[in-house]
Amino acid sequence: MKSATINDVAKQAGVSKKTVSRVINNEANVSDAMREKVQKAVIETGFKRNPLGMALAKNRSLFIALLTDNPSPGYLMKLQKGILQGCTEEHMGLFLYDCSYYSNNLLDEVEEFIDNTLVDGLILAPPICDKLELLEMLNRKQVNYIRIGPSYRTQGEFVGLNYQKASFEVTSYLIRLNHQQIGYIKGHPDEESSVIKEQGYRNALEENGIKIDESLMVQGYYTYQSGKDAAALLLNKTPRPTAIFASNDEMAAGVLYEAQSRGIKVPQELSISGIDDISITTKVFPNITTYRHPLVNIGYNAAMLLIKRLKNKKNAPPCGDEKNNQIFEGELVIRDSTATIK
Amino acid sequence: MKSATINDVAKQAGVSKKTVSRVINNEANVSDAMREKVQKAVIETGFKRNPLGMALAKNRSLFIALLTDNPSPGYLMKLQKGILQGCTEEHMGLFLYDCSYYSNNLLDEVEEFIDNTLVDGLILAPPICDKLELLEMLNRKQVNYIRIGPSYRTQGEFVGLNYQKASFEVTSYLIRLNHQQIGYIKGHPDEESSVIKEQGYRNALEENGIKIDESLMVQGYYTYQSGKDAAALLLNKTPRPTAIFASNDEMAAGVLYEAQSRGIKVPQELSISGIDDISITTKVFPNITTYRHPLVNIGYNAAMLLIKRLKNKKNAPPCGDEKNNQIFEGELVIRDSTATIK
DNA sequence: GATTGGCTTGACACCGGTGTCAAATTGTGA
DNA sequence: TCACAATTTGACACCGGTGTCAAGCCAATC
Repeated sequence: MKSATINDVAKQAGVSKKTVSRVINNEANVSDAMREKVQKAVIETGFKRNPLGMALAKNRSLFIALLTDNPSPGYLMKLQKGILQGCTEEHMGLFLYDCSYYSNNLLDEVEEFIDNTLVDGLILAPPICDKLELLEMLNRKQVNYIRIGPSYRTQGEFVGLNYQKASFEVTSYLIRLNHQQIGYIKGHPDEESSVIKEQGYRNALEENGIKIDESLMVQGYYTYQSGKDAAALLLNKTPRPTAIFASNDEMAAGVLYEAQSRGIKVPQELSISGIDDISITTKVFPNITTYRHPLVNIGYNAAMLLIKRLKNKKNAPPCGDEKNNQIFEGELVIRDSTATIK
Repeated sequence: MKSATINDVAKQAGVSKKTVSRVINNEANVSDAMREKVQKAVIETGFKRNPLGMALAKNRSLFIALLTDNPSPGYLMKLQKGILQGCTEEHMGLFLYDCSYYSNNLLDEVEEFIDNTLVDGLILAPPICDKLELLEMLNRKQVNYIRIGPSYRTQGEFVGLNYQKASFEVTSYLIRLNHQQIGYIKGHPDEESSVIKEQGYRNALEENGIKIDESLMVQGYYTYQSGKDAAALLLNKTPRPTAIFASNDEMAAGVLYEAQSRGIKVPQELSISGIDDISITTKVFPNITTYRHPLVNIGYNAAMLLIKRLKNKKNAPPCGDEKNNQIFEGELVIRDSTATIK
């Protein structure tokens, strides 16, 4: 029950293997008559190209993989969904690999993964996408990659959200609701996104003439628990901030929990907002105001960019042109966790 | 910068390719002296077997894939994590493929995916794992598979939780808290797990001498929204049930939201429990009582079972022995969404 | 000493494609 | 009509491994 090979097609059409190869690869310099004859034979035999044979001959597998470091599950699910969509559309398989930013031998692990699967393209999710040594290793191994999320400190292409605008808009919105004491929970210190988002928060305050109170800015790590802990610090302050802006939704959910466990009414006594618009924001009560992060779309575009590059350029340089960077816009999503004060 | 091939090793050791092949595959009938000599050469050259070459020669890629139909994100994340763990341990790549149970040409899509990746093993998550036509296609294509979640109606091995015990224990616990009117939200009618779980609920009521009230049993579909909708039906009843048992956590979260949006206090006025112990249960307020579903472990074991089978048996029969089924036990996890009544 | 058999090793074809280069065919201009 | 170039096609080696089978070697048996 094996499927037809290129030899079967060649026999059926009465031509050489190579000619069949030319036709199925849409190469130039094939006569129309020949092309037609071969295409007919392809259909008759039900031929499907064996990707392994091709990979071996061309020394390019065309397989790609998503490298994650287990950020917020909601974030990952959205991203993964978009990437899968792109891969399916392009008839490509997607490998998954979960690693740890802080693993001692991250590089060896990833290198082994690449050797085991022979992927020749990677999509790097944050925070792994900012790990310089990793990027260098990929360059050395000639493995193409695209990164998710804006990243200017290190080289390589990225596809991501305009974070500065995101946090600027959320902060501005809270200010429009008359909040003056807006607690802010920072992102992971190792991720470049944290710096960018913080800048947006600062800019919005400044632009509205609100003095920046550093004690209202608390370190978080993009996790639920860190959001909860940070909220505890902020809610212990007197006077208590009237709003808390967590720099991602995962932390915002933690803030909501902490507030509710203290009997603080949301949004009557405390407004809460996040960034990302992951699924949990519409599953908790009240639904959380946030900023839409088009992660599905971002994942899709990242996958497409990578795949197209692999398919077109024979030996595409591992690191792309910065002009290929794609920065997406989102928009404020107002829900029930924010309200005007007084 | 290409890595050494088997030819390089052979040259270095002064032996034939085939002998090197024998050593790296740990075949019998190789003299100790020869084995040592080759192993030395392997180390010296830094040789790593090219999986593509092997796959082509043996006509088995050893790649596996996880086929999902996008159930609850929390469920999927846990499962995926365990599977990835197993794959990494066994130095295998994991392909991901997301499909839709109700797609008109599901079979064609999956078949194309298999042809594009040449996976020779699949892990099927529910509900896709109960789709008979799919299983038949996989048998025909000689693709091995393991299913997640108990499934007795269709053939093939599975690894899963003892659902009947799970729902029996949850129901019994609610009864111990003095609840008599326990609303039940069923699982998706197309999934076998729904039947099994429902039986556990019924058994617990009967065993405790509580008459089964069919109007307390509402259809759900394992999604958040369906849980919310079902809760709305149940909470409109008079007298209102004092507890609602949703047959998965995703729906339980929906129930919690619906109750809170009506101002019903949980757990004082309504107890809520689910099954699965996915991450959302500890992110909402109050944390949801549930039954631990060892999905990480289940995923890990499923991956191991599949990989071992692929590695050992050359032409393992696509469908395994029922004796290979692995049924796991979980345990009740009591949190804050349940309380004793009156 | 010749025969038998087990164990170890290597030559060679093959898996399913692609790259190279030369041969065959067609087209062009003088 | 012929020389020459451009286009189309095929023969063959090769990518990196594995399977088959025969040959070489040695000890045990008759």
